[in-house]
Amino acid sequence: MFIGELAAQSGVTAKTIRFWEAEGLLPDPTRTPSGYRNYDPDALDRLSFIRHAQTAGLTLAEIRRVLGISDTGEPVCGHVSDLIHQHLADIDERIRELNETRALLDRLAKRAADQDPADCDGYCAILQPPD
Amino acid sequence: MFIGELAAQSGVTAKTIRFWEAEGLLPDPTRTPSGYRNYDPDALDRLSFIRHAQTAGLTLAEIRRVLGISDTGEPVCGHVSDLIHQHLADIDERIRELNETRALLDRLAKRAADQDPADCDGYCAILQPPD
DNA sequence: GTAAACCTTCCACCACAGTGGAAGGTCAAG
DNA sequence: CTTGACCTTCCACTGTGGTGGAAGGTTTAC
Repeated sequence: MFIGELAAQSGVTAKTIRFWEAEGLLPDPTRTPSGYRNYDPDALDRLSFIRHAQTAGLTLAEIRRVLGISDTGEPVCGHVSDLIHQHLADIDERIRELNETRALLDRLAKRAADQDPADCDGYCAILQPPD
Repeated sequence: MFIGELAAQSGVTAKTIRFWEAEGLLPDPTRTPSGYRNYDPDALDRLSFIRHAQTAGLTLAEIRRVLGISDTGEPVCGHVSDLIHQHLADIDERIRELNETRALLDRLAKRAADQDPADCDGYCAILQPPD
């Protein structure tokens, strides 16, 4: 099948398929004599895998590594498991940071509620550093 | 004072000061006859305000708007307060999304723990969509 | 008088994951 | 035989907040 049909069946745009190929996530497909990319249905599985891996928070670089290993025939479960645990740690860290920022904003919001705009001269006092 | 001293006293690099100026967050400073930027100490307050606003999660575009209003002499507390509440809502949304992703990763990690690598042929089953 | 440290502008580049569009080739239907 | 849908490559651009470096001018200290 050509790239347009693959795009339609997979839900990934043709642009993105070419982009992933250029990024090394997809093998060079066979071509028709006129140069059209010609995929076999297995390509759908690979696109699906990439989308799921993205949903799990893996970057394209990580997915490229995993696929590179997978393509040698080596099992990648251990590697994937490591990446998942790494991403869990990253997410926990980001959640922690966001909660900190949230607490700061909450203090600022409370201060804003108490603020008389008449006192707001120079640079707005709401945003001055919390004591 | 010249840009290097302002950078040293504020903790904002000279590069960044020039960048903020180009982005319209800082007024064009006076210049020495040879073209050097010459700041007066008030500039420190403005840099400090920008840093605090960034910490509160405001983008440079938002800070530019706030400063633009502030520079007309109009009080900006109401505006700043609106932005803070908007950012609180954004952060809550991002935390919610991260928690969702975290739950997904957690399911994947549990599945990975149960997975026999011997069964890991084709595209790794860990990342297949949750049922 | 010269070397070091400072300043200037300008252009390019980083991550990240694509998207938009131009210029041109190919294929099937009518 | 032409029209329209599809395909190709290539280059630029998106947003965000800067950073790196080149080429050259200025100031200060010795």
